[in-house]
Amino acid sequence: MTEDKKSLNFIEHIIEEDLKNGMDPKDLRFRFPPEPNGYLHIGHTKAIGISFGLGLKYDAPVNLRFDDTNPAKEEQEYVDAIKEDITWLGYQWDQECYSSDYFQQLYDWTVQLIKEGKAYVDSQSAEAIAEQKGTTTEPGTNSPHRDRSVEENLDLFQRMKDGEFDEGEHVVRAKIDMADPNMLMRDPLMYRILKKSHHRTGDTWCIYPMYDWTHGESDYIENISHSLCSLEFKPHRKLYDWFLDQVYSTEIRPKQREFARLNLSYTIMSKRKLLKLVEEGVVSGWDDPRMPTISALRRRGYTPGSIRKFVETVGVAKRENVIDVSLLEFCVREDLNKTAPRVMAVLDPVKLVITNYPKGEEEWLDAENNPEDEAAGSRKVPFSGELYIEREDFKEEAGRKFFRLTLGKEVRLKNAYIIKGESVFKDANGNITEIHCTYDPKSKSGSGTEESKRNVKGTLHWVSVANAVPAEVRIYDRLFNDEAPDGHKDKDFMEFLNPDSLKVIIGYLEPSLKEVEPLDQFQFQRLGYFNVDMDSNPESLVFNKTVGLRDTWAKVKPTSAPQNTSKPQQSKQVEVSAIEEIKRAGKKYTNLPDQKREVLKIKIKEAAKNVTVEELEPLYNTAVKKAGTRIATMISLGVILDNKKQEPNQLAKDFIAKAVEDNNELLKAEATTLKDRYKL
RNA sequence: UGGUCUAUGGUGUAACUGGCAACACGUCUGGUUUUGGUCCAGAAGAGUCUAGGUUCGAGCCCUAGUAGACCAACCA
Repeated sequence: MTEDKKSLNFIEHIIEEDLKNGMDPKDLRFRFPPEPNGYLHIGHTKAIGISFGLGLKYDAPVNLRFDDTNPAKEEQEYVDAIKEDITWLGYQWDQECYSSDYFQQLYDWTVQLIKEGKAYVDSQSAEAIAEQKGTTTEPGTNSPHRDRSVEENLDLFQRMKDGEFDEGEHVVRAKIDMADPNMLMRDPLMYRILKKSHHRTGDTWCIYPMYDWTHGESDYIENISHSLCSLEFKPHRKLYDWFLDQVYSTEIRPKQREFARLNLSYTIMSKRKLLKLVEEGVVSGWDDPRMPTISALRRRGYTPGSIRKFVETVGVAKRENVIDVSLLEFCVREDLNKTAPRVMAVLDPVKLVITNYPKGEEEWLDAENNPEDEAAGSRKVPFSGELYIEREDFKEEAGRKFFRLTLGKEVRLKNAYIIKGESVFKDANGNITEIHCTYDPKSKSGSGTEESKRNVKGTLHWVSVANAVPAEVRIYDRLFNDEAPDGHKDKDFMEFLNPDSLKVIIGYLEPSLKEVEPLDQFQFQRLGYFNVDMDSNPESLVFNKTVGLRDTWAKVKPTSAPQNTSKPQQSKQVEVSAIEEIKRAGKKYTNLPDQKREVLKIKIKEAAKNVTVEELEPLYNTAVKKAGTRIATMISLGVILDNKKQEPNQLAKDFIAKAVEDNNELLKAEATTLKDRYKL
């Protein structure tokens, strides 16, 4: 581990430190603790990747623990879905645990706490308790039941457990400090009555422990060494530790540490908001390929490897972050490029007729399956005199930068022949209905002839009309137009829905795609990566677009619609005054390598042009005082000042004199160059 | 208004106990290419939120600001 040259994130630093301080690596154990109240999404993959990644790195077990303390929200369905998603991502947990397995232990500990006078039963309404909490600036006040006798507390708690009371009648609270600046320490709730059936414990319990009272203790029971969670739990740490103090004896003491959660641009992560999209029918379900859920990503064609690579790449730190979706897209492309078989499909067809190709003839040509992988072999594709090509690949007249088919120019048909555009036919509205071209019979790909090796600038994909297999193709774009759809205080995220997030079209595929299975992945050459949707069957094929190819042409295309690439880049142009710029430059000067110093000097000179003698002079004077660190300022300003005051080189001379006096190496060196430059 | 945390190229993350700010994505060049993909070579882009201080030397330490995030659920 230590020989790993990769830099460590702050959590790994903590672990290394613990190990250095004598912790046995065998005692390392992590956990991923989802609440089974919904589907996992891309945000969760960060937490998953961190804990399971650490497990892999340190060869330590990782528990999967369902934090199931609120039967009102949790369901077995989610437990199953979560397990499926984690498995699909390629991680293996050591033990499958449930907080609900610890209900009895938690109950016993609570009895102990009550006996020690550290917990009590409160019988007020939720409102009253909230009112007594105080505010962030004012301390709270004690509950009238805070000093109930141990006997009374024990009795009440027992009867709570026995189901004698209704929901809300009583709660159990820890007796800590109603004046603590941390609101969570103001006598937090430990138990509430919930007359709900639990997906695992059924009706055994009608009191359920709260998160804070459960989480740390569960970590403790499972011997978790490092309990990693997201930043919003930071304030809970004090309570986590307090509760632990009450039950901790000699075993491993878990440590809670917090990291910033993942945010993705153009995406929302809130379960509540995602649910709204599902309920309002904006998307077809939790696994609609536009959703950020793991199941949607899977359906869309994202690979487990690409997602793991993604979370590894985004890193772990404590500051709020927004990851650009382009990084996620990069990760899938990188993965799929190596594995996805290449095929030809035309999604927006226009008919191309090869006028000199023998009528009714057909031939089957060789096509490479994957240039990145020789072992992938090749297949046959049918070719004929009537083809479909992409409408976008033809223009009657085009500029020099258009490498595709135009009238009178040549392009190659991928895996086939070189053709030349001859004429074009249109309907009454001026839409192109058919393009006629001629081909060079000797230019067949792989035939070895002179002509087959000829270099033409453009290569087009195509499909033979007679053999084309129609298929439904679902083209996805981002669900929201805004970079941070739920980041606006005055606007609802629903206002940013992208009306064009889904386009369903009929595409024409080469016949080798007739027999595909759901989730098979392909690269439609020149178009992007696509996979077979679960809705697909041999009679009616359905494909999803996973992601497009990187497309540098799209950016220069003059007619192209505004691209949904990353947001425009701009440097933060902080308006800095000329005098301010000089100050900064002078300050930084000493720390820079020679080359950059020269650049800095030029900057200073430029800036100084816009500054008056009055502004400049005091600056020069303080610079002289701090000679060692303000050399650049001194030299350049001295000379400029001289010029402005029309006293040629007086200050420069002063500087040289001072340099000699100070006997400072750096100063002397500068003095020398100054002498040379101004011939003093 | 109290407490806690955070601040490094456009984005994200590095920089071991202070020593010329690195890597990835993105952007831009050029080369290879029967995918305007891949691959290869290269470039631009920050002087580390601000102001002081300590130090021979500060992104790292200290002080004071500023900005953002989180905290007052019988949710997790």
